[in-house]
Amino acid sequence: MPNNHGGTRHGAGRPPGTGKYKQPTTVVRIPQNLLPTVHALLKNPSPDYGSPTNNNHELAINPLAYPHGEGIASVSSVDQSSTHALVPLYESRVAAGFPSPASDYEEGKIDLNDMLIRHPAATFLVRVQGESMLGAGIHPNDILVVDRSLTPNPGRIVIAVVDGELTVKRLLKAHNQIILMPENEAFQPIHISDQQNFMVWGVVTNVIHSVL
Amino acid sequence: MPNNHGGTRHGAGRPPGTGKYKQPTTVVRIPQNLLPTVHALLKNPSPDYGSPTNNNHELAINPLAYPHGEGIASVSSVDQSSTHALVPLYESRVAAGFPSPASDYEEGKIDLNDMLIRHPAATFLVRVQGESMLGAGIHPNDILVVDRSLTPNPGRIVIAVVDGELTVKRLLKAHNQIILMPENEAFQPIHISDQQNFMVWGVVTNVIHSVL
DNA sequence: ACATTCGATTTGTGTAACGGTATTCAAGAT
DNA sequence: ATCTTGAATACCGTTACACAAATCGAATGT
Repeated sequence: MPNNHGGTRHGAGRPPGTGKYKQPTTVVRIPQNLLPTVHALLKNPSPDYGSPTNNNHELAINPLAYPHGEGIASVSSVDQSSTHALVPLYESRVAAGFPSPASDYEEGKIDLNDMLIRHPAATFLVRVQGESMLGAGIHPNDILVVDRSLTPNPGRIVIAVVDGELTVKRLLKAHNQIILMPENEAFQPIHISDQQNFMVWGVVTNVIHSVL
Repeated sequence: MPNNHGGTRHGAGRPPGTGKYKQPTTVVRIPQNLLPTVHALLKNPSPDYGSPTNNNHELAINPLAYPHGEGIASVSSVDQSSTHALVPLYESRVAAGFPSPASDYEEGKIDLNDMLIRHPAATFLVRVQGESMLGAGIHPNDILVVDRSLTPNPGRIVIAVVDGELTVKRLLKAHNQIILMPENEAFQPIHISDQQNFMVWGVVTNVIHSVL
């Protein structure tokens, strides 16, 4: 029912830049095959891969309530919730010539999550700091894919907890003694004594090294 | 000037699927900051479409119609269709204590696909064979994440096509000459001459090394 | 007989515009 | 002081438009 409310108000109206994207937008025509990609981009318009912004004293929450020791910068678990387009694998054939029709493309499409993660609930990502494992090709800032459901056999690279601290080393056993072996001569092997609290937290399965 | 030409012709008209993208398209509103990316995607067609014309320096329609050269075992593109559990990232902080309720886990969960793939339609996986890039930490059977939408700046590790063969090397330029540099003394640098067909197929962004 | 022209038709692309929603303002009402 | 509400402005997702591209074949030209 009309009343005496309303009337012109100077300055009323939606201020610019208060929309969903907080910036101007443009309409673009997108082919169907790129729609998933574009929608993924729209969901995360400024992709920030890896850890979220971390303030000085901000405590991120994590499955892992241990202080980090040698080699460990951070631990994360994996998110495989996003969905994207499939693209094919083309297996190696020298002088292969042109491949078969599109059906061949269906074969061998690889999901990095599927490739690298066997047990999602048990898999975590650990960011490397320090150079204790350079000899194993593990550099500072690399990401380690760690599977906690695997048996930590000797010879494996593991994330271990020693006296409450995390470390990444190769697990060795000699004369019934556990040794956490670095692969950099600048670091000392850690001989685990009976008085120490020790556990293997997980087994490293893959190393992801950025070359950009 | 009107004449007697014309008249209804059965079957006349543009056939469906003969447009620029050869598939249905949809209009999407894009924020300004994503426009360059989206336009790059539109310029870099996915394997399922693109220029059928194939001349000396242009990539064939499928991601890889080339025999594999030095260092390349296979090429695949990425499947991000699967969905999995989210798990959080924990940035390094000593004496963290036990984490908060599960809702806090939402923050910082990492999707490996999202971490490693900025442009899904432009990203492929290449399996390494040979040891030409050992010095860069790239071992046989490693998986390379290759982004074709990135500018192949000198210094980058790239997948290149040389005379119809793929190879992985570091891209260098000296005195206006392109050099594909291996990082293993057992291999020779490839100096690209004017007579050779050469293109950079993509830029390596990450190396995935299995340690199992 | 063969080649070219051109009106009619159908589909595709890039952009304009629409409809509904979100946000803001401040006079009026409580 | 706080809430209501009409007017105003911007934003988003989608539809519509204008023009381009591709096709057909009867009419026309050579």
